[in-house]
Amino acid sequence: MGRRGPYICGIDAGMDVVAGKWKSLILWELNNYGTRRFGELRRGLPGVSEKMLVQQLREMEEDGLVHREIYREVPPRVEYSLTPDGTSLNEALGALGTWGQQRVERLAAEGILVEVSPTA
Amino acid sequence: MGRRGPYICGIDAGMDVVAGKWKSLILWELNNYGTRRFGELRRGLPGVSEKMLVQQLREMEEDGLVHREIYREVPPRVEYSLTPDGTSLNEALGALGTWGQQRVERLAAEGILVEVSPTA
DNA sequence: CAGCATCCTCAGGGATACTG
DNA sequence: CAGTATCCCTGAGGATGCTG
Repeated sequence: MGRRGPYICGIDAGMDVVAGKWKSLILWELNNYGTRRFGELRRGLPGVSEKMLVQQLREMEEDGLVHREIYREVPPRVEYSLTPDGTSLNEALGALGTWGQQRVERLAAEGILVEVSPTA
Repeated sequence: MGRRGPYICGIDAGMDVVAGKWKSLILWELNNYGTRRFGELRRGLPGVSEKMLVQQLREMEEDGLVHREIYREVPPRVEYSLTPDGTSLNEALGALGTWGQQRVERLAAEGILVEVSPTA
């Protein structure tokens, strides 16, 4: 979970909550689909391990970014979605996404960037 | 340095470059002061070790975010400043900073947040 | 299906001492 | 002053196997 302070500034506090290899991606994924099941999320995030996905989701839940809805069925179904806080955080990351996108395009044009995994 | 891809989305690419405990703070500091010497930066970032500060600055230089100007004097003087890319990245983080600031204020109001180090 | 438990690796990061 | 150079350690993150 976030360390809950002390923070040096707002960016510090914001970064604290998005840190973690998959959190910004989970935010993005949940925002795109509205609601996703655990397995869908897993397939949408190439390279996550189960453990990491559970862990990051739990932390984001503690931080009030993600809502977890459990359906007591067989087989079990659990659906994840963004809370209002999660949604606003995702919006706050929009500008960073645009910046990153432009950077990727520029680096690709210069042949510096590896767009696709070399082994793929 | 950033891993230079492959990236899943723009946010992924952006986060890649700001990751690292001190980078967003260095961005913020350099943006506020325009230009800072190594020692000033060190004092402005409570808790950084020399090693980490050098390391993060070098990576940011490689990533084209920071400019390093060396003055061959005795004693040595080195001044750091943001490149246009660094400046635009900092701007892109503005919304995240605002989000974080509001979060801090809300958590503080609820008594959840530790604003000041307990030992201080 | 959606986890939990365990074990293990490795790199991010800290502490300390030395130098041009 | 602005760094190198080392050594060390924690913990984030990965791999694998089991369960309600």
